[in-house]
Amino acid sequence: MTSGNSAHSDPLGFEAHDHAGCIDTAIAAAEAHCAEHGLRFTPVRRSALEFLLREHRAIGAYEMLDLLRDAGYGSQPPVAYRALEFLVANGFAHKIERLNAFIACAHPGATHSPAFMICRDCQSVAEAHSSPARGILGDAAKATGFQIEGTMIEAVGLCPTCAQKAAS
Amino acid sequence: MTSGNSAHSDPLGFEAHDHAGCIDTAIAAAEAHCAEHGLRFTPVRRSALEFLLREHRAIGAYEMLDLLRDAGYGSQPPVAYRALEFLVANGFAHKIERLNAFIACAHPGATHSPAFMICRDCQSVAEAHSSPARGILGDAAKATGFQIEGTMIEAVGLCPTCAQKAAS
DNA sequence: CCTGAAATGTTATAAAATCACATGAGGCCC
DNA sequence: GGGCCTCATGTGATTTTATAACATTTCAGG
Repeated sequence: MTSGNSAHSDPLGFEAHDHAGCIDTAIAAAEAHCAEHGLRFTPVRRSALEFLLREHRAIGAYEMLDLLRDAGYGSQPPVAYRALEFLVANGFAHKIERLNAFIACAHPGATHSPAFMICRDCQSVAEAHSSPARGILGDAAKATGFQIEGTMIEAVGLCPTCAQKAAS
Repeated sequence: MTSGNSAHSDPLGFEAHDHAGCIDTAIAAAEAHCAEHGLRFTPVRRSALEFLLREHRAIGAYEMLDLLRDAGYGSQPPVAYRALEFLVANGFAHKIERLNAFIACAHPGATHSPAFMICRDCQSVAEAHSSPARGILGDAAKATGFQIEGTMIEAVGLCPTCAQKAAS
């Protein structure tokens, strides 16, 4: 399902972007963050983040496992899940619940209440900034006494490319 | 995981509510909606919705399968998944991606861009109305040309009850 | 060095979801 | 009512996603 969709030539975030520089930048940012917070940015973790950045799309845990295994790391599921868990926990990546997949954070450093737009046709994912997000539920939360720790927002629909395809 | 959490005595939506009436009302509303739209509100589907309403909490597909089997329906996963798929497709229930579980819609009839608050401790779920939800991503969507068809919002945190427990 | 905490590797298994195919029930036109 | 088509159901098998449990290694700090 999330899976084998490799007939997917146009990864995108729906907009142009500097793909060459962004990987190095993101890795450097992650490295700095880890150094600063006493976290261990180990080889598997770094590799996992590199793969996410390079693919620039949502990757399933088992797809990541394949990549990591081919790169010489362990070959069992926990290898991938642990690396991804670390990346997510520290804001370097996000889990797209809808796809059971993971994607590199597009706004490293920014405070997170990430929002995603997911194409139901080609599965591409774009990340949008969204602080007002909290506001929406904030009122409801305040009213009921619920303490929000994190909010996930996922919109499903058609990306520009697929919308055009569908129209024709 | 989502699983066997039956040590869960306080289902709630974080607030008082008329549990006796709401089930019948919701079932009747679903029935009416189906009649109006030429949908078949078959026994399994009705039973599934009744179980969701009665439990008044998020139920995993396999837990639902147990309930349906005990009620005399088929015993294989598709039985539960198909009934739940129907309920979700028609707005009678929602899927909580974070929990891989399903919950009856708390605002039947209302146009949906549902938002949920999920307690990380007791897994209880409350549904909040939220139309402005669309607005947040609406801007980003317009900017990139993404056509939003549906948005889901899930906040994780502590419900009032668990927050109090944690404080002590 | 030694030591304790965190990270890794691996085996095994659990949980969630879908595929494929046969059968059955309803709506509908004539 | 009979025929026909569509949708719904039942079931077996399998795939995909995720954790549990435990031995081993790595590494920072005393």
